[in-house]
Amino acid sequence: MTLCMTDLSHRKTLPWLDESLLTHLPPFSKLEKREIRTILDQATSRRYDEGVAIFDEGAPAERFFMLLDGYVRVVRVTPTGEQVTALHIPTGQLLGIAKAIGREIYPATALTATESIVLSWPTRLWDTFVADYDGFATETYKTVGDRMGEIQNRVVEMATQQVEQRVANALLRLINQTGRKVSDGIEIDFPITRQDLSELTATTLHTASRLLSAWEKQGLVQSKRKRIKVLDPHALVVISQPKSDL
Amino acid sequence: MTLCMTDLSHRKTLPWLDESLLTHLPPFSKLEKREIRTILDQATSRRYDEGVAIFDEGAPAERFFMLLDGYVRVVRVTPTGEQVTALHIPTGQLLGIAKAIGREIYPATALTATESIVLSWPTRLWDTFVADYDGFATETYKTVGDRMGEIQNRVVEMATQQVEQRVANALLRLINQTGRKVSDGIEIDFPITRQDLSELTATTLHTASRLLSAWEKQGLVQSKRKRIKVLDPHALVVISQPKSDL
DNA sequence: ATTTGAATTTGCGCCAGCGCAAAGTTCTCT
DNA sequence: AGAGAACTTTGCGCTGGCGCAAATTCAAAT
Repeated sequence: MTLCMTDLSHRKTLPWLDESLLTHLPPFSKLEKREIRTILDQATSRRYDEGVAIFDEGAPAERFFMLLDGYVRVVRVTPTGEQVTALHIPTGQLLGIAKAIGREIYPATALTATESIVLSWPTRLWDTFVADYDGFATETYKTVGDRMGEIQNRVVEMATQQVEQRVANALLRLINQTGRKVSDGIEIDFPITRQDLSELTATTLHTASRLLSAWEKQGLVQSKRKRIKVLDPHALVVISQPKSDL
Repeated sequence: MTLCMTDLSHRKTLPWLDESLLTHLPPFSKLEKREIRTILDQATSRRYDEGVAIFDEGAPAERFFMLLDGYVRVVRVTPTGEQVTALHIPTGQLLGIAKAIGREIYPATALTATESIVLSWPTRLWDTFVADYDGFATETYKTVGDRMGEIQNRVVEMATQQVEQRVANALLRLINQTGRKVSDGIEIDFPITRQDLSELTATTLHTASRLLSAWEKQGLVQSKRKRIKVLDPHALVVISQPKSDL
């Protein structure tokens, strides 16, 4: 999860951003080294602590971002203060790309799930990027499409599945997207509380906790505070399936 | 709801598509008459009966569409056969624009909610449209953004609100987007069954029916088979609000 | 006019999962 | 080391709304 760190963490703008930071990330992968240099020279780099907002829902979309390291949760807050997690963004993806969907303000809040390193550019450069850089637009719209698909899946899930299945699905998605193989299973690569999991699956902290406890007793998962490790993904897949019989 | 009809309905390709069909629709509104002529000359026009599929989830996205008249429901079907309605598309919007989100296949099924008139173009023209026509890309991405926002709102609603509130919200959204003022209220401008309403709000046909019956007794709505008329929108707004007290 | 099928209404019982409450555990900070 | 905060677990009762079933109404088709 750590990519090129050391003493970068304490400065707001990092003078020596290496081209290799971006060359392997889809929106930039088709570009010349020279172009990437230009892009990096215009970028601001910044480190965020765990659990802080990169941008807030409703704020003017003055910048757009590339997550170089860490994980981000995109959440929406209801008038009554409840949080709903829309999606998770893994390392290497763009975020805050309101401009890509014709918005002037951010449609949701981005919270770091871990300590994170983020590049950003002023939104006025967006059109330049789209016009000048081969593949940038295409890849960006693909990202938008993927996220839209993911959210739509959430709608379908929430409309048709039981809580137990939704939580199982959420865990499977998390280990697929951000899982880290360890000796005896796959661990979700960032701190996640029962509360977080419940906000992701439209249930309560309590129900999520009960489910995890039950699964732990059955040996499917293993979890500490803020950490969840899946030991038996297949069993979870079975649970996540709507029960045909009975 | 009817815009320029008469004898168009029985032919597959309509020879005399007038430029005025498109001039007032956002994606084309910035264009010269000459450009619109070109666009129309490449288009295929077609009429669809009520309740038929314009395209199917998972099929190759060979064409993209402009809904000239009618209403379309975008639905997804689960492995177990349940339908979930993702959104409604009103007259004057593009649909099937998989290309705009980097997809090669349609991510959902489009069903006509009424008899509809639809223009379509082969997907290979998409890049041409984006490149050549001023404002087309911008407006399209705005549409994508709006739809994404709508779906996200659905997630938040489903995660935080009671069935009663969700159904009230769905009705309010429907009369806002596709309502037709009548003498004593606002009527939803296309046939919609209790089943449809339940698929839109993630509940059952039965619960939706009960709610409508109750509201009808209170004089808030009035409904016949497949038709719903809202008499007292404000009362619905009150219901749609999370109850703060108690 | 009759049939047929789709759409709707309504009653009844039940249970998944929420709300509340309280206690236990693990981290962090001083 | 101790205090406090954050996170987690677990028990218990209750209820919103689903599942099932049956009756009714409405519309289109022959």
